[in-house]
Amino acid sequence: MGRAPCCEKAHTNKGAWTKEEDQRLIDHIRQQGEGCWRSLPKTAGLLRCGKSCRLRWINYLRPDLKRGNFTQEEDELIIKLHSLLGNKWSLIAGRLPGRTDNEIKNYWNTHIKRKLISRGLDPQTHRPLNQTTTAASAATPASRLDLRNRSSPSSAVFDHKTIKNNKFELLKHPKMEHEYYNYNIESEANCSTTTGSGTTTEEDQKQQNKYKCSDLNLDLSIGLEPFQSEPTRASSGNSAESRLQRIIVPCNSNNNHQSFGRVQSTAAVAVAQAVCVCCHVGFQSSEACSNCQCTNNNGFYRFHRPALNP
DNA sequence: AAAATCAGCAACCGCGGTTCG
DNA sequence: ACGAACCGCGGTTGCTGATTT
Repeated sequence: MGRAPCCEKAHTNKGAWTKEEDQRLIDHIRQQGEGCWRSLPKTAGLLRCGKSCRLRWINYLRPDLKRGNFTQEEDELIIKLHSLLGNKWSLIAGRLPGRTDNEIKNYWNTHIKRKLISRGLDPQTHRPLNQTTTAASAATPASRLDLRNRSSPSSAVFDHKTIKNNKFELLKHPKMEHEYYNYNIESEANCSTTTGSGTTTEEDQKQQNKYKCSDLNLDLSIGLEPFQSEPTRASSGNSAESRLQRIIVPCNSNNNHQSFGRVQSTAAVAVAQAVCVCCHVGFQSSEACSNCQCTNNNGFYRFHRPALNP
């Protein structure tokens, strides 16, 4: 009963891929297309399991991957999407054409986490660290807050190389036992990261508000009118994903319908009514948003649907 | 110059939901 | 209807090159 196994585990290679294996995989997918990872290794003549082939293709060999450094705008987009979606890397990747979930996850763990900590923000909650050390971090295992135990405690918070290259200033927080670096983001648009001195609850609240990006409506339940009147498939749930799909679709209209995997169909349905993600989070002037046809109406960007199949 | 440490990232592992026989 | 395998995802590990001591 049941299916036959996809491959003989005993005769599959593991570890790093060789150039020959890569080429075989590329050639096979060029000829046959993606799909049916179960049978792919056999037909492509690879001694790998289908799962490994899929991973290699998606994360490394796909021709539409960018494979360059992340731009400042991508950084901020990832941060903002993470604040909305949490560790839903595939969803975040779906909104960053050319980037994979694995790549974004790695980048988050190695760069952005540290950047947020340097700004005095908790990477998981996106709230000021001094507000989350009691509640949030108590619920979050230390290993998830960072950092691999091979890292020294100092590097977990302060990367001196980064500090030198960027604009940090050494500060002493009245509530923190140790000094910390404040990341000066004068050169960065949109987000205020004043770190602070609040001591009372009310002041903490005010302080917290300073961390919120002024142009980002984090409360996605505050819908734009069209969504209330014309529910789509994507709007049926109340998950972060469905809420996001209700409002945000990727920009770069030329390849929208090809690049966004699972959410493609719902995004396509919603696209007529949605605001492009770049405009929604404040990058409407960015290069990534060059094809955008959104218009600004009293601060709300409205998406104009391009032809999906020109 | 050598050893130790760190940073980055590709690849693996395990889980949950889905599909297939 | 059932159970095994597939698929996709998030978390983790281990290798390698760079940097520091």
